[in-house]
Amino acid sequence: MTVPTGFSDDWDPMDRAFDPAPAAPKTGGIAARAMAARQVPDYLTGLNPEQKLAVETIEGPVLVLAGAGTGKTRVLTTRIAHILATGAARPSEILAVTFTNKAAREMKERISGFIGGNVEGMAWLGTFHSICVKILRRHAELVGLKSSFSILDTDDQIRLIKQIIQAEGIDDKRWTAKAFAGMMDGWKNRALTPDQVPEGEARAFANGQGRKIYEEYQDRLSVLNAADFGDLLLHVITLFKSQPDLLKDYQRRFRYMLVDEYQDTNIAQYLWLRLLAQGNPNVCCVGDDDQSIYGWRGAEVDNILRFEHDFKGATVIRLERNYRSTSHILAAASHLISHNEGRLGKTLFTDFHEDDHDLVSVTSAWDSEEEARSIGDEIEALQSNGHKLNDMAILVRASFQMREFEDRFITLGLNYRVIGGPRFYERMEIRDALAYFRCTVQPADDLAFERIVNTPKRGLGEATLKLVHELARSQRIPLMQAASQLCQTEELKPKPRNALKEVIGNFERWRAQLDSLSHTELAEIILDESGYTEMWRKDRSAEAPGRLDNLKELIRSMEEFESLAGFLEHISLVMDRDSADANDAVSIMTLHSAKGLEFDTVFLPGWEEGLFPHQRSLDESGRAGLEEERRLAYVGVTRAKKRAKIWFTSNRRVHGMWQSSIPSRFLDELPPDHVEIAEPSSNYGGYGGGGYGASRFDKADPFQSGSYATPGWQRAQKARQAMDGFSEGGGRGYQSARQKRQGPLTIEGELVAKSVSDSPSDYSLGERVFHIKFGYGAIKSIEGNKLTIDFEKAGVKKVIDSFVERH
DNA sequence: AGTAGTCGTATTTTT
DNA sequence: TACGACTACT
Repeated sequence: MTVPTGFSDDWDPMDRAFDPAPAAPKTGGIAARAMAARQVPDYLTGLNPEQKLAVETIEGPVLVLAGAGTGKTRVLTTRIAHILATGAARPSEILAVTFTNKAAREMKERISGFIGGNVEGMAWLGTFHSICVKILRRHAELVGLKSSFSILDTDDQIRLIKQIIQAEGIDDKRWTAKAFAGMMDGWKNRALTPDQVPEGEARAFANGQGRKIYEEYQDRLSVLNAADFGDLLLHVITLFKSQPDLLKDYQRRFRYMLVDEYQDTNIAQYLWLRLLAQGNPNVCCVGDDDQSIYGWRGAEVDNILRFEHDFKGATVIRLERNYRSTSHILAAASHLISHNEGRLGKTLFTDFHEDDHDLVSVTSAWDSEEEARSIGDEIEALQSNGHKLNDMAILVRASFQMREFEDRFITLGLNYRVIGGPRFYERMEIRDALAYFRCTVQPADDLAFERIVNTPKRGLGEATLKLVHELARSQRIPLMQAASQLCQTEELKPKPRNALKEVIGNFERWRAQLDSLSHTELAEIILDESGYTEMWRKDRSAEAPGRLDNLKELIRSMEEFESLAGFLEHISLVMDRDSADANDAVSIMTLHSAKGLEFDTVFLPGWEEGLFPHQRSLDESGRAGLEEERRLAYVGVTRAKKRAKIWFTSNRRVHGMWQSSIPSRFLDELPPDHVEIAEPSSNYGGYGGGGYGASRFDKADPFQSGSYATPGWQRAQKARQAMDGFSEGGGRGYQSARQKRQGPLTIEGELVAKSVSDSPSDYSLGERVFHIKFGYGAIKSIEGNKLTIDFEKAGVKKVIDSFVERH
């Protein structure tokens, strides 16, 4: 194999080691077996005609529209097996992209079933982000990073933005870092670099400072040698666009490309794919426009709707045979989703018809407590009929709904598990520990450094950190380095200085041990010597023991990695904790996290206007929002294999206030023939607003009149008008905020300008200078940027030049 | 430096 | 209502 230009010889060492040579298949290999058989290879048996077509059409662009439960993953994995078996490509020449690590993992497992465990050869099977990191590590310099760059999580990101907003003298209450992060996320999802952000949008933040903040943020990232999640894709796109030769190499390399959940791709991901697909057209995208539920985080349903247009000569294959649900469930789901416009259109069908299949049920409850009680009752009833709790799930629209169920199930002693709660890596102690590791591996990781300098408490308060920050800023060096310089002088009081010295010394020592000790040993040493474990051991709070356990768990989970750096990379990309619970338990989760799963019985509570469809979705995105909510409903219903049970309440507590609620419009969009109105299990349901009327669910349904005469819509319009008025007059508020901070900022600006131009120190011996703390003095000696000064009042001190002014 | 009290806000979530 | 974040006080 020829090594493509631009790649060093470390380019995929896996190639030779793991790829079966296509020309001479090994005995027992799948290709060999397939060839020997000279008939339909066994991996193709059991596929329906459409699935088979989707597997075998490997040349040219293919769009597989795979409805819920139509064997999507099977097609995807079999297709890969087919490409390998026919010798069309080697494992390392296939690019297979998923959205979640879970999906990637599942795919790997299933493929290993086909190709006998050698999935390691599938070097390019992974999430968009992990594949981008892989590419980026190789060519980091070309986008201004070092290959050791670290990946920021949302928390770091927000902290960084906040610093920038504050440094700009912008009111960080009015313009929150979180809001900006969301905005910037939107830009990155659309692959917009700071200069490409549309003027109007850039102006929408902090009265025209949006672009500037974005620019500064990116500058800071490159100084920090870090990238956020959006950058991973964005940098690779920049790379591909600016390095045609490099792009060609990748185009040549990826002979077959597969994308899972195509309806969830954003514009950046689409562009990324397009660049690669320019080289060869063997792109296969699998998805379902009806299951697009991530529009709010940048997914473009348009990508899938436009596929045929974007990839000329595309074959479109529809998978409509459903292997999951009963005909009633499918009919209900299909009828519901048919109310959406702008679909590619699929009609699911099944051969699964039996007389005793349950209809989709709709039940009313007085309030959420009764809802939880009656669902609990049903679960217990099913359980006593021999149904497993594992086969049941409660899917809610918003996570606050979960609590009511948890409360009820605790009272009943019913086992449950909540899917998608706070994740392992998000816990404070894990993040702290990781920050220690990050600082060891990457001394320039300022955000990590900041996080733990004073954790556990070392008496390094605001004042000390401010000095470190000032120095780091003026010299454009990492905090760690600034701190180290500061320690060599007498800028700091002895106590903080010694504390700081110790921290830095620790990190230096640990760094030196990186190669000599195993990374797990070192990790333990770090947590011990830093006093971090000690801190939790002394902590008498209820959570402390659990936190120590988590830390142990963290160390244990490091074992399967080769190095600390490798582990950190994994952790920043792979954020899921897969705690496979062996116990029988009902799952409680949001509709969003239910996508891709299936259960015999699915409970769908909270089908009320305002909650589902969610008011905010309607307010913010109007029609498109409503359609996405409807798709969410579709996803919910299609998770059910045998029983789908919908609930709505007449009263619900919203922000602590009781509000009467109206049944969801989605209920009226279900086909009456497949739905039964079930009696609530307890006897005081149906009182008040819960009665059934003309629209089967509610007589006084204002939503039936005009589609957007809804209260929410009107509220949305008012809000928008208010916004418009505000942003026009908002300039004044901004001005005053800016003026207020002008003073200190200018001083800072002078300081920065001075120290940069003066570096290395151009003070001369004997010069008279002023220090803000020590007063006037004369320079006695100079080493680099460190000055020894004889102060008139404070005596002889060693200080850094940027802290003094000429006098 | 730690705590109490106040204020504001309040979907969906992966990487 | 309820929680988290930030302030101000001790």
